[in-house]
Amino acid sequence: MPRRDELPLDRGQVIDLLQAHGILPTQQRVEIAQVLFARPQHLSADQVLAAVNRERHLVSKATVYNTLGLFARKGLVREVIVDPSRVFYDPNTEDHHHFYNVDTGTLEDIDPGALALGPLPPPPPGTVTEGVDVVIRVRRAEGG
Amino acid sequence: MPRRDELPLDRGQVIDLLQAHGILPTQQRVEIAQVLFARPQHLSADQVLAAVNRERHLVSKATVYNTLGLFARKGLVREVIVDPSRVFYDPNTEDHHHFYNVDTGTLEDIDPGALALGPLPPPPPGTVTEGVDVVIRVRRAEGG
DNA sequence: GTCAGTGCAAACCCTTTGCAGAAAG
DNA sequence: CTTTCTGCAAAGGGTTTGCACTGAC
Repeated sequence: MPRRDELPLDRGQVIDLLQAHGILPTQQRVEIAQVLFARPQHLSADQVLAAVNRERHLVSKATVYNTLGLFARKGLVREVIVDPSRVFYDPNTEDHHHFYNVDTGTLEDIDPGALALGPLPPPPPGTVTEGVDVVIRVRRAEGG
Repeated sequence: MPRRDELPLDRGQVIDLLQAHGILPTQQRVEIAQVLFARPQHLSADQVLAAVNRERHLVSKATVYNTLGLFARKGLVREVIVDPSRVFYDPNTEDHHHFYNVDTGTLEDIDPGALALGPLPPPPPGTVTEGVDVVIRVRRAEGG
C-alpha cells in the first residue's frame, strides 16, 4: 500500500490505494483520486470537477459528487467543514488541523507540532469521540 | 448593558442588547433575539423560524435569515459551522468550543475548563488570527 | 416624510437523486 | 451476463435577493 504522506501518487499507486480501501478503481474514480492525491491540498467538489475536466470532459458533476462522498465514507479522504457553502476534501487523513482564510476561502494545514491540544474532555454520556477538528480562522492583515 | 452570561434575557434586556450593538430593535428582531437568548442553545435558522412563529406568524423566513446574518455580523451571536447543510447560531460569543453529535445533529458546549488549548501557532504571513473553533465530533456509543 | 426594515416569492447554488445506458469482472 | 457505475437532467433544501409595502423615528 502506497505511502499516504508522500504525494503525488502515480496512477498505479492510486489504483492500489483505491483497492486497499475496497473501492473498485473505475476510470472516473482514478481520475478523481489522481487530482486529489496530486499534492497536499484542499479542494471543493467544484474545484475537483474543474481539475478533472481541465483538458477534456472525463467525468460528470454527479459522478464527482458521488465519488467524493464514497471516498470520504471509505476513509480515503477527509471532509473539512469550515464554510457553510461548500465542503473541502483533504487527501491527508492524518490528525491535523487547519487555518481557514475567511477572505480568500482557502485552507492551509497547521504544522502538527505547532498546536498543542491537551487531553480531550470526556464526551457526553452515551456518546464516544469520533474525531476533533480545530479551525483557526484568519483574515488578511490590515494595511497589508 | 445586560450580562450576556445570564440567560434568559427579558424583553427589555434584549432591546438594550440590540441597541448596544448598534441594531435598531424592531419588533421582529426583538422576537428573534428573545428566542436566541432564552437559554444557552444552538439553533439553526429553521429552528429559529419555527420557534418565533410557534404561536402565531410573527416573522417571515427572509427576515429570520437576514436578521441572523445581521446579528452574526454585529457580534451579537456566533455562527457555528459543523454541518454542511445548515448553520447554527449560538448566543454565547465567549471563547468556547463544542461537541457535535453526528447522529442527532445537535451541539453541546464543552466546559471551558475541560479543554486546554495551548498557545496558537502564528497565522500564515499576511494574515491575522480572528478566532478558533474546536469541534469534537461524537457519535452514539455502540450497544447503547 | 424619509429611510430602514419586512414579507413574499422567485432565484440561487451546492448537492442529491432517478433512471437509462455503459463499463467492470 | 450480471452487477455496479456513470451521466444527464431534474429535484431538493438551505439561503439570498428583488421589489413593493410597512414601520421606525
